[in-house]
Amino acid sequence: MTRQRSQILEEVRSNRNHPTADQIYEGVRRKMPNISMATVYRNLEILAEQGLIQKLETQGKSRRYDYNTFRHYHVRCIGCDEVGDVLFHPLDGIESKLEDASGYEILGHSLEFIGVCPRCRDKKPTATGSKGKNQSTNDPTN
Amino acid sequence: MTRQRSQILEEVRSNRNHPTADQIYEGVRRKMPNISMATVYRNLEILAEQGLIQKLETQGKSRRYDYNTFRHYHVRCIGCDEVGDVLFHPLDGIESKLEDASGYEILGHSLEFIGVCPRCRDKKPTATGSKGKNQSTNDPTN
DNA sequence: CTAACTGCAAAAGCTTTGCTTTTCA
DNA sequence: TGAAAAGCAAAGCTTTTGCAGTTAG
Repeated sequence: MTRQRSQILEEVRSNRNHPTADQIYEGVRRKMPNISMATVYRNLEILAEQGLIQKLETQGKSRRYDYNTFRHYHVRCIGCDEVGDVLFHPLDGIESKLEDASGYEILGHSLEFIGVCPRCRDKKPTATGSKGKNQSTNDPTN
Repeated sequence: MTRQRSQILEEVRSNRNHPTADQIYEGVRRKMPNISMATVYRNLEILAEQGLIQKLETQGKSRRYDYNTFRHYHVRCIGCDEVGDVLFHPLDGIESKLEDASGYEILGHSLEFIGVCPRCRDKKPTATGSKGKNQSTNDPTN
């Protein structure tokens, strides 16, 4: 456990917003200005393997990491791509309920909710009902 | 509707394997050797906007496209990343059943199953039960 | 002392964009 | 003829990798 690795772990644990590798990098860089992105990626991988953090496979462009290693679901904002937690008990056993149209052996599932975060809801009054491709407003600080 | 666009549409409709942009590109290239990747991407976007095909946001590295525009779920092979259909009636209304831990306005969900496709199952006898990170065998033709 | 790890830079994938030329209604 | 689209090349972003120097047990 090197200084870098424990700083990275600390950063993930203190950032409760499901940070991306880049956000973690920026956070750690405030304390270790010379750390490199490669070190961040490599350590996130190792920490996830060790079960100290959770690697999230969400649908945004960037992977995200979670201090919370319990199985739970997330909601992603279509406006700013931020990710939040939802309280919903895992759909255990759902795999056995489906008919297999393809011959696959089903091992598990991943469920992600889509929504609008509080900040983005305040920006765009009733985002619902538009027809354009309105998912590109990526900066909630506008 | 240019020649290119209709060839791309035709390719998606004839390839029932949820092809990636690259696979579509290769398919169309057999008939139009000069078509470019940019044209493929731009047209897939347009065709999806028009509702003629469906853009799938799966978790693999590449986006996929589906001739079937009805809402349905998919299963992705952890071995080769191929995507198949599963027969499972959509979880409509699931959004209202969850407690919101984050203040998000929930709009929808996306559900993806993880599994092993028939070809990969034949390659690795009982893939279940291993402890390593065994997801990297990406070529089912080995 | 040896194995693991860091930092840097470069590369790898996938997707998008700028620009000029071509096509089509 | 004018708007939309094609083709090419380059750039953008995220993530991974090779390598030489450094660190830690």
